[in-house]
Amino acid sequence: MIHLTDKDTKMPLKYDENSKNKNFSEVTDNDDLQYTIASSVEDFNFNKQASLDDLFDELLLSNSIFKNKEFLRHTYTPEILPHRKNEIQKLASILVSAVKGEIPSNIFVYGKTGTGKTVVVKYVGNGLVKKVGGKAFLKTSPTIDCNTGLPKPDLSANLKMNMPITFIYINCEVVDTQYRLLSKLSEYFGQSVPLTGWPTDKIYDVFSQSLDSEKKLVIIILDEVDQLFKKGGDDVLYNLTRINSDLENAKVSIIGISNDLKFIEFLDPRVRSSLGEEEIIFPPYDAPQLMDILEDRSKISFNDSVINPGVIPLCAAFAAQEHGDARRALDLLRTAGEIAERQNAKKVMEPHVRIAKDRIEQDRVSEVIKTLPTQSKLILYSVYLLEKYMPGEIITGDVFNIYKDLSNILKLDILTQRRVSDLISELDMLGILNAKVVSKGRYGRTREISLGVTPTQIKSLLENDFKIKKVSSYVPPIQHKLV
DNA sequence: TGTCCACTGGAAGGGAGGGCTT
DNA sequence: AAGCCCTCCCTTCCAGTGGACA
Repeated sequence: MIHLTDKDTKMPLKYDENSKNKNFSEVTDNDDLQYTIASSVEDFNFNKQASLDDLFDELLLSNSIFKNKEFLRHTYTPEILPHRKNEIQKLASILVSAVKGEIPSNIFVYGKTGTGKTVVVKYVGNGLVKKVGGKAFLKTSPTIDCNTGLPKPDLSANLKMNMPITFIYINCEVVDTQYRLLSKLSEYFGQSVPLTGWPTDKIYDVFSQSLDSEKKLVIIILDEVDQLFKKGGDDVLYNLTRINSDLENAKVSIIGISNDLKFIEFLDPRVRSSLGEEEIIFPPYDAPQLMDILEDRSKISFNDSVINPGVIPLCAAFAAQEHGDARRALDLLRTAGEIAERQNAKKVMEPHVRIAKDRIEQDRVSEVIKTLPTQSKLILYSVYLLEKYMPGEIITGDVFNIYKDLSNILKLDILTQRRVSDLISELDMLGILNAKVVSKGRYGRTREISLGVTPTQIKSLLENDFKIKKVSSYVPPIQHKLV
């Protein structure tokens, strides 16, 4: 019998090599614990592997928690979307005009992250294409039969009508300029357009000609459409919403999806009235609704009776705190399952969910910090140094002074204070810094800045960067503090 | 009540880099 | 090769901000 403590849950576990099921189990008062050989399940598992081959065998044969993890990913479109009946009906009632051969109104879809906007639009889009015939460039996973685990056959070819529909899904977080959008759209109609180099009006001509080559209805879904506006203004939206007047055969309808309701207020009034001909608002899910969603998905993703009763309510409660984000709830449940599986646990328990919550947040933060450009890292490191050596209020001017020193030491170009101010705003938006604009009367208007993550995390992540490492012994001089 | 401070944030534009056309 | 275009990152300029202080 071997005794150890799980590193994450701090639970005492035992391992009996002579038992049939070579699994870890909780310690009881009757257990006679003779040895303590490892500090964690991972350490133990690693130490006792005779070879990599054995390791894979062990992992494959281990008692699996999951039936099919893929059903817990947000890219999966389920057959039934719980608590979105009204939104589906409203969207379908607008798009039904396409079945009659008419052009559907442009639609603006608004809702917070993880409220099911994208999945509902893709779901209705797929349904419409199946009904009318046409193509769907929606990048969804194929509908999978829950019993067989195989993709369901696509019956759309059987229902062709006069005006075929092409559904195109574009994520404007990636395709965020007029040029990129038009070049991406042209690609869908078989035109190859260089990544850069052409004048925009030329791409527009190529796109509209390829689009108009045959009679069809094209429904373009612009997800995160606010990103397109932020970068390229409303020119591209204006052109797209007016394109029908340039077309003879094809017709275009736009569905704009955004989680920023205010963005539409900044649009040109003509674009606003055109894009928002119809509006659908997706309310956030509450905790019971999230529980229903998780229950449905867990039935097809996990093996029977592997989820402790408190796990799903806890995932739902955590996600409900974050404006009812179903994506977050699914991520939590999947990660909790993965942690349980890695620990060779027989069940997913509440502590696994809590660990999953911390791990997801830590992973997000470390990924963001690691990929920051050097200048932003230096600004972040300046805030860290100020918090460490000069506790008290930190304002933009303080950060700029330390940043200049660090840049000088590293022989890097020094950005202007204006630019540094923008980078501080970006770090604030990422949640790495907290920056609040405050007025200090005759002492001016500035930002009060603090770290948004723990100093330990900042230190360990930034001091791993070979450039930042060179200034890790720097101590800010007292005169760099303005207040 | 007017002045002042230390910025913020919008706008315009420079210039480097990458790519296309002629 | 020259000219043109787009994108990105950055600078420069400047009006605006709002609370403390004289």
